Amino acid sequence: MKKITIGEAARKSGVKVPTIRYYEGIGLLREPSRSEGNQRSYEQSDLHRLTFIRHARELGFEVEAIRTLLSLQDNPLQPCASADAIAKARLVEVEQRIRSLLALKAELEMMVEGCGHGRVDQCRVIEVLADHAQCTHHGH
Amino acid sequence: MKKITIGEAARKSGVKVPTIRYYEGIGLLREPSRSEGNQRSYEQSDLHRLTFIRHARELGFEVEAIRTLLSLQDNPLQPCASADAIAKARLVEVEQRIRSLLALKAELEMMVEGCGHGRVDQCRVIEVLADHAQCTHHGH
DNA sequence: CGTACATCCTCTAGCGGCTAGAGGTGCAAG
DNA sequence: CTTGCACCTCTAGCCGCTAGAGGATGTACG
Repeated sequence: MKKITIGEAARKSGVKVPTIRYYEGIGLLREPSRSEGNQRSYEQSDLHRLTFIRHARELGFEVEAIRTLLSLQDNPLQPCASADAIAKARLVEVEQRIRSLLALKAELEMMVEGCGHGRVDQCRVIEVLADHAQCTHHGH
Repeated sequence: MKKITIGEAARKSGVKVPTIRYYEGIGLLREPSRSEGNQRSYEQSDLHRLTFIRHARELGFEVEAIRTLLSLQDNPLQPCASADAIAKARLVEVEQRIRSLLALKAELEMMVEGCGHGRVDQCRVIEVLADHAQCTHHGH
């Protein structure tokens, strides 16, 4: 087993060095062993874990959710209902966010298209912001 | 002109009381006059400004962008190219975010559908997180 | 007029998820 | 043996608020 420095771990996992230390601080990652000179020394399993975390973060899971997912991964004989529930909750969030962003997109497009590139007092961008009643979408 | 308390301003604008004070602190909102007992006293124009800010925040504009938009609104004879540029930039951001969220949605759906509701060691949710190569989408 | 109670005030600290920087130590190559 | 990068710890900062302490003010009712 060759020792893996934090820099190597960062390169291989795609998680930045200070972020790795941060994950250790909040207990997502175990405290690795240290070299004689007090430098962190990782193993292959830590790289897997880091990659897992990075992937989950990219999917927008919060750290608390990841904490649960990791503990599930550590206990593979448990039923996976929790993992399923977490993923489903995240899916609902994402779907809501997409709907909301699509509404925003429509509104921004109206603003941008309506802008006659003249003076501010005729600008639809400012106008729409100033007068909510002009919104096509009233969900917000 | 009747005096408007911060609580009323909050109710009418939909911006919470501490947030109004926060906006004053960062200079988005002027310092209002005060009552004899040192309580903030707003005018109608402050309500318009607060509504403008709230609306812009709901559209996801950052505070710095709102600062610019507000200063444009304060100078209605200026050309509105900046407002247009800010809105366009925000539109691009929103479009990118939507694309990225659609990819995430697809990935989450795969995970959730693949989950056989058995044990963690057969769970697709955990599996996909652990092994990035299983992703349908490789943009991240 | 007193008192109860909501609302207001200022101030500081905390949230999430990092990121930046200061000031110092370890280590490998030339 | 020195150069220079990577590492260490620690603290503070980012955004856009939000929460809470501890106290002052304003208003409605008896």
